[in-house]
Amino acid sequence: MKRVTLEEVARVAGVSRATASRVVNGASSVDESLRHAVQRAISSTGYLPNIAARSLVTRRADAIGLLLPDERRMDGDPHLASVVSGVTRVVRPLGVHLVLMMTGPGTRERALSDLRCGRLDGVILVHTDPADPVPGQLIEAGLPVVLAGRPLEPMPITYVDVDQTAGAALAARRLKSLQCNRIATITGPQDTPAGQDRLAGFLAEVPDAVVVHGDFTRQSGVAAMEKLLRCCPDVDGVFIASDLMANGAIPVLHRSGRKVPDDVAVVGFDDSSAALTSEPELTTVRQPITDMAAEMARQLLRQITEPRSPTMSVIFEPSLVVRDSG
Amino acid sequence: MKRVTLEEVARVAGVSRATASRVVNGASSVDESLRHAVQRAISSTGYLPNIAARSLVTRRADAIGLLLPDERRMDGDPHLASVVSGVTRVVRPLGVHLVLMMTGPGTRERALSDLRCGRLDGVILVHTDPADPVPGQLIEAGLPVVLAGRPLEPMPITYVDVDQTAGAALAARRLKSLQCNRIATITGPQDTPAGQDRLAGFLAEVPDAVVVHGDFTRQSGVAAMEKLLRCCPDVDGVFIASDLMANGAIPVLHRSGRKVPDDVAVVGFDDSSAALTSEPELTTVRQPITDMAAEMARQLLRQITEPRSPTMSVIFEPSLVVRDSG
DNA sequence: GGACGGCGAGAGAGCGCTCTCTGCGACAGG
DNA sequence: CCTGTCGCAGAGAGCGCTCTCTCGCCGTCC
Repeated sequence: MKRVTLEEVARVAGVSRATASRVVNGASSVDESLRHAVQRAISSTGYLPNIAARSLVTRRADAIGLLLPDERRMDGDPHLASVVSGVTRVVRPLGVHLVLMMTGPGTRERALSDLRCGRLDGVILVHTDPADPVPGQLIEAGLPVVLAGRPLEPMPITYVDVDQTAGAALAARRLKSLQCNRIATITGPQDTPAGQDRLAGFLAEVPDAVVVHGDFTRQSGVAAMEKLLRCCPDVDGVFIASDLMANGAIPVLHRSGRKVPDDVAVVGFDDSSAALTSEPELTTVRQPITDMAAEMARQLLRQITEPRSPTMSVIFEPSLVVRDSG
Repeated sequence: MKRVTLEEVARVAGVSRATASRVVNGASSVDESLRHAVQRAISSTGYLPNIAARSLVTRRADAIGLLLPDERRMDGDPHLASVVSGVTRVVRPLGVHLVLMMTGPGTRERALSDLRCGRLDGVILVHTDPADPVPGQLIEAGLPVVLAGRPLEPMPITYVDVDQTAGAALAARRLKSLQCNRIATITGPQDTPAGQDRLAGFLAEVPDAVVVHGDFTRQSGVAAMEKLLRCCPDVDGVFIASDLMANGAIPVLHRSGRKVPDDVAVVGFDDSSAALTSEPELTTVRQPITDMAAEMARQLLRQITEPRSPTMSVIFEPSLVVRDSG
C-alpha cells in the first residue's frame, strides 16, 4: 500500500521525471512513443498525482468555497441542493473541489484566511449580510469572489442574480390578467435587494396595491396574510414575495373561508419546492437557480484563471410558472 | 502582496525555522521568551501557514468529503442543510474542510481517487445505492468512511442511524392511543433498510395494519393514499413512512372529504420541514439529523486519526413530535 | 572534577511535484 | 563546412513545511 510517485512512473517508463510530468499534464511537446511508455507506466503502477505537492508549486488549491448562511437562515431553504448541483456541474469536470462553509462564529474570517493561505482559490457568497465587511475585504485584496444576488450597496464585485423587478412585474401582470380588482402584495424584508426589487417591480405595475410586509419566512407569511385580511377583506389577488411565505399564507385564506384561486388568486416567487407542497400548487415566478449557480461557478473560475479580467455581473430572466393558485 | 513564509517569521523572531514551526503547531518544549517572540513575529507579519506544504509532509489533507445522491434524489430533501450543519459543527473547529460531492457520472470513483491521492482524508456516504461497489472498495482499502444509515447488506463498516424500528413503533403506539381502529401504513421503498425497518417496526405493533407501498417521494404519497382510500375507505389512522409522502397524502384525504385528524389521524416520519408545511402540521417521528451528522463526522475523524480503531456504529433514539395531524 | 543525562534549539533532509534552464541532435541557410 | 535555429528530453532548483537528528548547554551524581 505504498504511494506511487512520479519518480517511480518515470523510472518504469525509462524517462525523466520532467517528461513524465509533461505527459501527466498534457503538455504537447512529447514524442509519441515516450508518451505511450509513460501512459503505460501510469496505468501499470496505478499512479495518482499528489495534489498537495502540485498545489505547493502551482499555488492553486483547485478548490472553491461556498459560503452559506447558517442553518437557521437556510431553514427550509429549498435552494441549497440546487445551488450545489449547479456549481458541481461546472466545477467537477475540472477537478475542482467544492468546499461548503456554513456561517458561524468566525467562518467568514476563516474563509478569508483559507483564501489568503492558498487553501481556496475563490469563494461564492450566498445571502450575504449587507453589513458584513468580508466581501469588501475580499475585493480589496483582489481575491476571486462572486456574490449570489445583487449587493445592497453598489460595489465593484461580480454577482449573479435574477431580474427581480421583472419577476415581480410578471406576477403583477398575471394577477391583472385574472381580472383581480383588489390586489395586494406581501413583501420580503425591505433591507434586502430582493425584497426591495420585488416590491418596486410589483408597484410599478400595480401602483395602488395594498402592501403588507413580511420577511420571506413561512411564519411571516401567516402573520402578513392575517393582517391583510383584516385590513382588506375584499382582496382578490395577492403577490407573495416568496413561496415559503405563500405556503404559510394560503392556509390562512382557507381558514377564513376563502377559496384559492376562486376567491383570491395567489402568485408566489422562487418556484421552490414549497410551491409544490402548497394546496393548491402555487403559480409562481421561477428563478433558474441551478443555472444561476453554474454561472456563478463559471464567473469565479474565470476570475481565478484571469485575475485581471473585468468584473461583470450576470442577470437571468425570470419566468412565470402557472399552476393552480392563480 | 507577497506571501509570508515560516522562514520569514523565523528571521523576524530571530529563531530557526524549526522553532517557529514548533510554536505554530503548539509543541510544548519551547522557551517562553522565544515563543512570545515568534508569536509577535507571526502577528506582525500576518503569517498564515501554507496548507499545501504542510499537507505534503504530514500526508493529511484536513478535508473530508460528503458524498450525496444527485439533485433528483435529493429533491426537496430537507436534510441536506441539517447534515451539513451538523458535520460543520464538528469539523470546523479543527480546521477540516467539508467537500461536497453530488453523485454524477464518475463521482464516486473520483472520490475514491481523491482519497487515495491524499486529497481527502475520509468520506461520509449518504443515501448509498445498495448495489454501489464503492463503499466495499473503500473499506477494503482501509480508507476512512462512514455511512449515513445502515447498509442493506451487513458489512464491516461504521454507520450512524436512527432506530428506525423503534421510531415506527412510536408512531404505531400513537395511533393506537388515539383509539384508531382501522390502521394503515404507507411504506418507503422496500429495497432500502429504512423502508424495511419502518414497516417491520410498525407491523410488530399493529400486525393487522393495511399496507400500501410508496417510495418516500411526495408523488408516491399521493398515489398511495388514493389507493389506500379505494381499498380501505374506513381507515382512521395511518402511519406514513416519510413526511414528504405525508405532505402529498394529506391533500388527498382533504379532497375525499375527510378531516385530519378528526376522521383520519396521520403520523409521519423524519420531522423534516415538510412536516411544517403540511396542513395541519404533522405529528411525526423525529430523527436528530444534525446530531447524527455531527456523530458521523466524529466517527470519521476518529478513523482518520486512529486508523486501527475498531469499526463501530451508533444508533440514535427517535422521538415522537406531536403536532396537529394525529 | 569529570562523566553523564536531559532538555531545548538549530541544521538539514526530505515530502512530490512543476518548470526553467541546459544540452543535444537534426536540419536549414550562408 | 560552419553557424544558427528549433524541437525535445533531462537535470536540478526550488515550492513551504515538518521532523529527525545533532549539538550545546546546564545540572547532577559519583
